[in-house]
Amino acid sequence: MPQRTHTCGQLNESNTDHNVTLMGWVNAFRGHGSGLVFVDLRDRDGITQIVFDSDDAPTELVEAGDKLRNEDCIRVTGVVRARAKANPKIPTGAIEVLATELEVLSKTAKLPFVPSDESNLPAEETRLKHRYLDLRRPKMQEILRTRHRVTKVTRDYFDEQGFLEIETPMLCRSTPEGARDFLVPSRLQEGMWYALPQSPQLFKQILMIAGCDRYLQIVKCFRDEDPRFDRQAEFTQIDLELAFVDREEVMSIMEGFAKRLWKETMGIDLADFPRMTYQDALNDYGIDRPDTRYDLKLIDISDLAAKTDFGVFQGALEKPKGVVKAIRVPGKAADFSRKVTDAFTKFASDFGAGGIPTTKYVNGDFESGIGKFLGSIKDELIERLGLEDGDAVIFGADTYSIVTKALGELRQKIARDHGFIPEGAWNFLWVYDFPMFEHVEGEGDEPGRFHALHHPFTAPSDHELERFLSADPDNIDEIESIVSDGYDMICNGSEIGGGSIRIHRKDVQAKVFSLLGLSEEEAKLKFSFLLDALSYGAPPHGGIAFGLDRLVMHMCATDNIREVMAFPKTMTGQDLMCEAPNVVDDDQLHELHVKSTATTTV
RNA sequence: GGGGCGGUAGCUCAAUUGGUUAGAGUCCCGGACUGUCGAUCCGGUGGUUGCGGGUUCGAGUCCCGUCCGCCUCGCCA
Repeated sequence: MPQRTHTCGQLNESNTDHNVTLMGWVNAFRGHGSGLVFVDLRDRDGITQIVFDSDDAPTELVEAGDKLRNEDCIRVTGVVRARAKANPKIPTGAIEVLATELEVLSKTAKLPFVPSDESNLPAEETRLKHRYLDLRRPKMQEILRTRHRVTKVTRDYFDEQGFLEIETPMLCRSTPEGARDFLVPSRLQEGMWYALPQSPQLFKQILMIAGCDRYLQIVKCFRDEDPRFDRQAEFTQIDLELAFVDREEVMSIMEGFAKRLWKETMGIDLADFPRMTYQDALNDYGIDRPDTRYDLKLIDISDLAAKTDFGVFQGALEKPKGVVKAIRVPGKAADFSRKVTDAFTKFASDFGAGGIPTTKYVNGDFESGIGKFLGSIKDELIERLGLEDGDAVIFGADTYSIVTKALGELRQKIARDHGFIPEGAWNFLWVYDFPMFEHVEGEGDEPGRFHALHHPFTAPSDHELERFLSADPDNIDEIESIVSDGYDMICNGSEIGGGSIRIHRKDVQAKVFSLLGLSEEEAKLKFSFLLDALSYGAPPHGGIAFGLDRLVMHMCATDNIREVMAFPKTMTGQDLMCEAPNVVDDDQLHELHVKSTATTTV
């Protein structure tokens, strides 16, 4: 079989009269009987028009061409010639290949869908079931290409920065903290189990202690939790760790990485990233990953609200940590009908808010909604919120955490639904100064406990170290006030990377474990290797992990994470193409010392 | 685990208040056609209305259960 001489995206007028061989798939065919047939041939690189013409070729060849159908895989040899009338829609539109030879490499069966018909795509379910057809689409090929470019730039950049790519195990020890583990039964060790890694966290820290200095890995991670549009149980991290660094150095190297990535994959120059403390993010945006492409800030008006007779405001302020906050929605007075604002209340109820009071500032007065309660604070409220005629205002009144969550989520919904998100904006920022711990109330008789906001290996901020070591575990407020040396990289309201300076002192690590409710014995049992390693000259170190899938989602502007994965799973964790997971033989289970307790089988 | 929307031909969809033989486009098959590029024109094949119950003279349509897909809350150190 002759080798192909070109791809389907390569040929142009300079190839005129050349004899070429192309291979690919039939993207479209336009037959005009046994005399003249056009076929668009597609491969990864593009589309080239093939013409079968009985004026210049044997009738049998033209007839064979007339039998071709969408997605047949073929080889064509022929002569390049200029078209009488060029097609400006495709890069190879000035030429065509006059076929002199045709081989059908593989005839297609009747298609479940036609991948070249972008305007008439089937349901995602069908696309996933026949992913090999779906991935033939140029759009999907472009996503795979972008994903490749990202990993290529990643390896180039970090190689230049002195990082080594080192693999860590996929079969690990289970650590029940954090997300649910995927478990793998051991055949050789009866009754014992491996876990798939949620992240290579401990291994990369140990690599630092092992003197590897700078580590990189593009690595699969596994978390057995329910998926979301931007979350899969199996996903890919760009995982990094550096020794002998402080927060500033890590952030600077990582910011350089993001800038390089955007430059090389999209030709975009990113400005220096602003920084925001966790507390400011929560106060102003109601979330720890603020979308700064638009304003709509949460503004505290508790002091003003206290002066009104509005029962909802008064009730909220009587609660412990009760607040009243407002968001100015510029120019939307006319859009916020009763139906729209009722939907806000319904939306906010998911986050525990009893209601979303609203009003409109029209003709110098507060109209509709709770406007009649605001007379006494009118001028102060207008000044505080910077109101202009035609603005709408939404309020949240409850405890700090409920108001923050509800208005934070509503802020994003309003931005999406009412056109506040500018096209083509890339707003990056760093969020830092996270609390190390948050206290969660116990359920029923259970005592409350602390929970690591990032993970239990995150170091306290330098200036907090002494305060942390001497902190009283029973003093909840004091513990919650200690700030860590963590940092998140945020892009357009999405966390694309998160990391921290790690603990490299055994005594500090031991105190974290004890605050998290791990006894010395438990800590030893679960993390003895880390504690051991920390006692043999551990260097100060820190790192970060980027979500590769989310990075590519942003770059390709896809609606969900499945679009940027070659073989994703559905919301129930199934691979519709392979039909995984599946039932296995009892023999297999027996060998693994496992017995199923499932009551239903498919 | 909770909530919402959806499932009708291979694919995308339609089907009045519960009413006769479940339609259309597309794909596929056959035919016509020498400059198309979403080719065009003519004809044809194709259905367990996701699955299982129930109500009814009669169910794609109403009710219950269940499976699947998407979205969402919880969850995701």
